[in-house]
Amino acid sequence: MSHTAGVRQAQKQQSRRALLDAGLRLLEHQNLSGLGVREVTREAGMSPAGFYRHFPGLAELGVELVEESLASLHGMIRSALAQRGAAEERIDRTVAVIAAHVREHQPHVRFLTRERHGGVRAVREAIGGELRRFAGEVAEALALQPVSAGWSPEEIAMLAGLYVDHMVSTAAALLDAPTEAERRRIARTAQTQLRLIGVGRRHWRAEAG
Amino acid sequence: MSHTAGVRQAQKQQSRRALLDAGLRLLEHQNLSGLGVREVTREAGMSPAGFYRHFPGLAELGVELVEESLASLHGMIRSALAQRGAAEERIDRTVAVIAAHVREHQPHVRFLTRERHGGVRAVREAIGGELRRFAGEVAEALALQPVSAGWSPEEIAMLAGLYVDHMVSTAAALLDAPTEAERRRIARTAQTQLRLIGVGRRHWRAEAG
DNA sequence: TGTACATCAGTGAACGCGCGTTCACTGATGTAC
DNA sequence: TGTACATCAGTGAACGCGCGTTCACTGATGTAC
Repeated sequence: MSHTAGVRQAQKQQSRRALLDAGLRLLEHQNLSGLGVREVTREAGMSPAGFYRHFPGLAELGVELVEESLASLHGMIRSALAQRGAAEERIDRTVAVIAAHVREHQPHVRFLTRERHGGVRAVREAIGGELRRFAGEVAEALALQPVSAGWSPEEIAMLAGLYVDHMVSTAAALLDAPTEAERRRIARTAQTQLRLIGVGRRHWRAEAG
Repeated sequence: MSHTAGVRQAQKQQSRRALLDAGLRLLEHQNLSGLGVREVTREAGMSPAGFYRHFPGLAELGVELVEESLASLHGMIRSALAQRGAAEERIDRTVAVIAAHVREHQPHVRFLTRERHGGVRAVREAIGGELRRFAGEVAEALALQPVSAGWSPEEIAMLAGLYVDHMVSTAAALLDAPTEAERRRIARTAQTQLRLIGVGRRHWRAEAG
């Protein structure tokens, strides 16, 4: 009964984690399609054959990394959307949340931007599909805001898409930035861009269809 | 004297072209970092050793493809900026120009989006640097427009960045789109997004700093 | 124009190497009694 | 609690393979006279 019996299972889980972490580390400087089984096991301190006790192949390890990366991203988006307060503050805090996420989950975020348009179809589609789902969530949140009164679902969706694309671009730019000063500059620019979009939002109904 | 003497040279040029085209074709479905010399020469119908008569290695072939891709992109951006007329028309024609470019230079555009954040540093930096130069050109063009009166250089730059990022996102989305109907939907969305940004632009000076 | 020599793009064979994957194994962990 | 057997995560050796790169070569193109 004593289901503390999980010693073996816990050790296996630990090795699996080591493989995932090794992969993530290697993927900071190369593409998934260029990764090798021997390379990953070497980095994880395991014999090559051991890999197959955990994954059928590298594609599956990649897909698992996508799921991890998107789960943490999802949390970030939800916390950004949950904000209350004036538009200005929400913008500043949203950009801060993005910057913090990029800082704290750098390997995951790098993996996502690198494989977003990369050569492994399963991974590419997983990322693209999930980003579309995120846009859907953003749209739902936007629809609830007073400033969206009178907007059609299509208009809400195009705005959500603009926000998600902007977030992706900003995250990628932050990753590429060589210095802290540069990252601050990017964050400030992103805030201003969001403000401009906000101005457009507030005058949209008065000007468009 | 007869400098028609370029038969040999012309043949060499043709082989070089064949290698570049083979590479571009293979890169539609994989990353540069996963490409092989033998793979490219096989696709180009040449013996493996022949490759080295043209390039020291695959990275150099990659860099050459970046230059080609960016040259054609540059032409597109200039023609988009050169437009005159009402804002609405300019937006529609800009999106049409982007869509046409993606259609006609699909392999080049795919290569750029795939390697924009890919694992080969030289290529990544070449693309990033050139996109920044493009943003500079866009900024220059924006500064000349009446609606930019009173904007600081930083504000112009952030708007140019927003436009370039939006163009990149739109091009990538068009590439991923499976059907013509989907591409039309993406183009329409992009137009609406540009309109929203345009509304923000026109009210910016009245609301911001 | 014709001839004799030089150049050099492309070839085919060869090399050593690291790869992915399989296999029978071992020894720690789990289980039944 | 102790014992005897079962499980299975991880190992190390082995395999065949395609890779990148080199080399001496060949034959078409170029050049000098």
